[in-house]
Amino acid sequence: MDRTRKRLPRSVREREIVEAALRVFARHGYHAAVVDEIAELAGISKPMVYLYLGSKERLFVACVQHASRTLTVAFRDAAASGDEPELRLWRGLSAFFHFVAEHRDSWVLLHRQAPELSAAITDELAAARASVLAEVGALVRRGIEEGGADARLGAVDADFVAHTLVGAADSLADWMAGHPDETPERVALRLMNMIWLGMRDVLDGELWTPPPPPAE
Amino acid sequence: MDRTRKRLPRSVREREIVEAALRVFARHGYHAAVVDEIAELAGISKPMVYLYLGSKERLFVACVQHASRTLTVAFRDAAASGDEPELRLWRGLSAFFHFVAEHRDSWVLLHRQAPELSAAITDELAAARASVLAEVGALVRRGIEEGGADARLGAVDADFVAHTLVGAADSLADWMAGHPDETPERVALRLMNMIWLGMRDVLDGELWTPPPPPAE
Amino acid sequence: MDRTRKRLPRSVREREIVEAALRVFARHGYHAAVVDEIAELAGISKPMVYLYLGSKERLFVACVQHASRTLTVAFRDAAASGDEPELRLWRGLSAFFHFVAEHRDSWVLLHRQAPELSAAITDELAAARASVLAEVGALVRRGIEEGGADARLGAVDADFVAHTLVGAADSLADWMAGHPDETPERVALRLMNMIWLGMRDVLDGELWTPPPPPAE
Amino acid sequence: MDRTRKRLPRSVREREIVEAALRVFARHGYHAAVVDEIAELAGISKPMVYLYLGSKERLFVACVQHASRTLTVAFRDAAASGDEPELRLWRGLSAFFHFVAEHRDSWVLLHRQAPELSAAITDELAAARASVLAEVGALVRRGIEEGGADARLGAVDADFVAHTLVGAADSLADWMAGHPDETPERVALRLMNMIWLGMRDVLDGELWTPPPPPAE
DNA sequence: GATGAATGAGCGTTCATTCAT
DNA sequence: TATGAATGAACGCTCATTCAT
Repeated sequence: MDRTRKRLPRSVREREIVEAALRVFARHGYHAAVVDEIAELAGISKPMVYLYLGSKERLFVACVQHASRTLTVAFRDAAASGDEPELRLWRGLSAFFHFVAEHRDSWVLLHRQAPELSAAITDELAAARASVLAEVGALVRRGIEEGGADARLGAVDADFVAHTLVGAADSLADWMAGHPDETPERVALRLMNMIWLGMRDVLDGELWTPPPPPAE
Repeated sequence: MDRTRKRLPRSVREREIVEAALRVFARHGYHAAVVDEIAELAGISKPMVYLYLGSKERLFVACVQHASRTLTVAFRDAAASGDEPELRLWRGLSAFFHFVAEHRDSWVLLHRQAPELSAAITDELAAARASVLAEVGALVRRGIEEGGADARLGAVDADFVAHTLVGAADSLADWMAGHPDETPERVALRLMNMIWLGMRDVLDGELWTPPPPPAE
Repeated sequence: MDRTRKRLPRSVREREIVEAALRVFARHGYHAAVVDEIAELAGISKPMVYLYLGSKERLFVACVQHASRTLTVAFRDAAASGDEPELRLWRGLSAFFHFVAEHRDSWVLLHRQAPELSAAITDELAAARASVLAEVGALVRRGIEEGGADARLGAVDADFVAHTLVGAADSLADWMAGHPDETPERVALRLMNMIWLGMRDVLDGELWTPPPPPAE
Repeated sequence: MDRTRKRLPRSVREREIVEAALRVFARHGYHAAVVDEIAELAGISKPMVYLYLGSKERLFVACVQHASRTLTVAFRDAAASGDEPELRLWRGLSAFFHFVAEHRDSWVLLHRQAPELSAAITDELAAARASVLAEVGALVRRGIEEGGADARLGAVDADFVAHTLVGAADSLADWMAGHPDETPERVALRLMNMIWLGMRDVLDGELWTPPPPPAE
């Protein structure tokens, strides 16, 4: 560790600690993460961590908020420009894949924690995950509405599509790790093609249905 | 616990222990799970757990194998019967949603563990997850091939679709928890309609592409 | 430590732990006492202490209850026999001085703790101290009543005398430490002579009053 | 805290620190007291405490000396005027009860510390307590001598009476807390009546003795 | 003179694991 | 076969104390 950096102002130190913690929590999960390691990675002693963040739990919450904010902002910025919804959704998904590729730790922190953590942590994680789904869902909803398909909203409600997209994107983030030549844009494009076209078909009334079970 | 059951044959005891462990690991995650609780839930004393399974780690591996086998079998059985691929995929997805609804613990055990566990555990989890992806991928591949689209395999390779489907299904399993009126079949159907129809479109050459960036 | 004693039954171990803890708490006070030292003195490892008593605080409470019960019983037994009150009081005080001489730790534990401990501990200590005062007070009250002095009860109410006696006895327990030739009986006798005779005088109406301040 | 007061002369600052420390030590006891709290209560930063007093231990010693001096002076001043001994003793006791009522912290600091502190602290506390006993003892001794009872000094030596008085007074200070209508003077008067009259009786040869145990 | 920033060392507590029966 | 009893090794957290400014 670079122990020559000393006497940093409070706000800087705090950010450094949160960034170090993010890495450690993401790599090991909440329970297996050890505060000593976080301190060492941040280049300070353990009491500093407690002086600044108070407890392991509060430190974790700070990490979740940091990750959630960063991701939401990245997605929203990418999807904000005023084009038609499907272009914006594509931009958002591209931003998402960029994000998970470049800030893998943040995504892992948000989506790969063991269940049954403390209430404070569970609430914070749920809020962060809901925030992502809300962003995606809003974009999808606008796309559906612009498709003029209010009557069939039950068939492809935006929430369902948002879960599908986010889940698929999560899984594809792993897939990307094994395909280093793929760009986030290309992955987003392929995902768009499957989900978006499929959704359009459904909105247009083209439905696949299983054959009725043979009469017995 | 029913402490009157004693002197059970080895295989029965072992299965009971693994089932108890599965619940505890799924609820708390590997690190937060406590062997005492597993022993109590299994109705035996802690040394028995060690006598039968050797260590917490080996016990966890046994749980992963149990869950993986159960899920794979359920999926394969559902998708095995000799109909056309898309019907089999739908049956497989239905079986999957049935499985996650009824054996939530097993699915959680396989997909919600904190990262960076020991090598033995990581390997086992990776194998289990790969196994599910392989099942789905095989089905998708057959569907694509039957669609006679060998030439365009790069555009929608089965592996990509399998990741998309499994990730979406994972996320939708959560979505189902908030929509108790949905049946696994209906969810599987909606997912099929989006992914499958979209994929067919793509195979048929209908591609969505972003507009070229405006010339500057 | 005698590490050859092993596998003791639960109740025996528990008593040994409490006895060891009593010594350590009495010697160092609650905060400065270290659980490791208690464990070592009890001849076991630290986790045993927690397995049996749960926490440092609960361990302390157990010690207080043990000391309080022992002292109360010793005093009550000595003062129980059916003679006249002053004889019983003398016997009780003798028993008290015997107790503090022989179980110095217990007395110190009850009366020399730093203030502002946790509520649980404070309550337990208060109860233990009140218990001693109640024993003494009951004896004094009977003596006063037998003295037939109901009307003047305000002047020498039993509670006041009980506090006086217990406080004096506490202080004299220290004094005894510097006078090893004194027996508990002799100390009790001298204390009786001062307090009891003085009280009788007061009951008999013989009051000392300060002279009025000189007119200015 | 009034942070506008700055650059105080050394002696003033030091007294402020000691007074703050006295309160904190009295409320929590030596071990549970935290230097941060003392600094905050004194309205300065922690390094100042160390600059002025050197260490927690030296700070505590300073508090003990301060409390001891204050109490001794109060007692001596009250008991100094040239009347007969019993009047002076009564005045001294009154002053004592005034003191514990008004400077409760100081009395608690001197008499309610957990045992087995460091040698430096133990010595200082012992000295302070001895100082109080010496004051009381001197007064009692003069009273006894004036009673012309040198021959029977063994029966009621002043040291014994001093311990009795101080212990009783300590205990009665607690009793006063539950009787807010009592004045220090009245409590002192009642204590005088019991101890002093009893002592006079003893000096006059009136002794209570237990009946001989029945011949067996 | 005064302080914000920083840490070494220690304590309460827990848990996977094993021994003696 | 089965278990009550026991522990080594960590980990979260705190506090007296000291630099660097």
